Amino acid sequence: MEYMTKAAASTDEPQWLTAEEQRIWRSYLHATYLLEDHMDRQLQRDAGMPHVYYGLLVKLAESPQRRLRMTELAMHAKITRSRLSHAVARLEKNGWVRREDCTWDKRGQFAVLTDQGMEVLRNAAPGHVATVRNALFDRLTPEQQKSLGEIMEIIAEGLQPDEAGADLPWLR
Amino acid sequence: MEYMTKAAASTDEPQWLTAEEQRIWRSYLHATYLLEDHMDRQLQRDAGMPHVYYGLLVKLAESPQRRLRMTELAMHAKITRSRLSHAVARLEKNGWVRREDCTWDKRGQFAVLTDQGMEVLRNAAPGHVATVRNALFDRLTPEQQKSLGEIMEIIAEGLQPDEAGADLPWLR
DNA sequence: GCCCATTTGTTTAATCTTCAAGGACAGGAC
DNA sequence: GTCCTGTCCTTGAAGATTAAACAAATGGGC
Repeated sequence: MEYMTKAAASTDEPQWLTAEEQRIWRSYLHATYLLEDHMDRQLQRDAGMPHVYYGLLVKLAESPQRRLRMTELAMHAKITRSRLSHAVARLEKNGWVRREDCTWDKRGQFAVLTDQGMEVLRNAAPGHVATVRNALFDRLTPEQQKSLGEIMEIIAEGLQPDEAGADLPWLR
Repeated sequence: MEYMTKAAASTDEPQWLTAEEQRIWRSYLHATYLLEDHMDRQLQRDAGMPHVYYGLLVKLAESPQRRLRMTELAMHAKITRSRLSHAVARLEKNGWVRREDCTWDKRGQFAVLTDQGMEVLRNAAPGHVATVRNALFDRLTPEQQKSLGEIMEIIAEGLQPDEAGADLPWLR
């Protein structure tokens, strides 16, 4: 099977990927998979949590009072509230995050980074940064770094929040 | 907390990320997350399986006799044998893949793409390609596409198979 | 006050991934 | 042949993610 390529496009055939596009796409899949895996393993080993969970602690650490409403945290981290609920349950069990009721909205909950969580973050951060450097920035020229940033912003822009119009091409 | 940035590096501080590097890294995380999520949803909706499983079917479809030894398939798809075992079990239950014993190595198993699996692939491919186009190639200039390919190859190269020397910088 | 749609966050079950362990066979040393 | 080590693949349990359903509270319209 030719997967996504096509020698010549005939009438209303899907627009397959060229050989070059396919090469790029596979490189993309391969690299992003390896890198995410690499980060996950590093953090699992050095901090005892997956990359996404680490990201949650970072968001909390950057917030005033080291606290954020669940929904806000979910939005910042771009994950669903459901996933966040599970994640915070786990982080709470580890003593790295604490929940607090919201005074003025009785439905609300704050996720609060504990001192212990802060400590874990402090210990893990250097290794994490070093890993990012090693795997990414040290290998790219300044131009490539710049280009990577631009490209990633374009991609993200096209897939934004609710993907409104993503499959409504006439609205684009 | 400043996460990964640092105004000025003092003695043997970890080499934090500059504001610009941090911006790029976050764009990368955001974009790759959104895109993978986007592909997963598209395939789950249109083909009833996650992106990784789809990739397995593709690898099989591209192989002679539409079959591959488990270990080979795992290596091609860059996943662990364990993960592959579970995945094939699921695909087998769906009737898209069949297992066959290896004649000359009684430990061995082939994963074989069934006609039904081939059919699923055939039906899903156009939508999948269109999604990739929409989300990625249609938004990038030819130069950006080229650059993306180069960058991704560099990243993958640095994280190759066993990552030998990944945290042994003196061997690099 | 009373409704009702919406928001907030959790819960359940199903699915997927990872990790550690293990069974079966292969291939070479002896 | 026996023993040993390594390879091939599976298994089971624990962790993580998703989707759908849900209770509680809010906030507006009336």
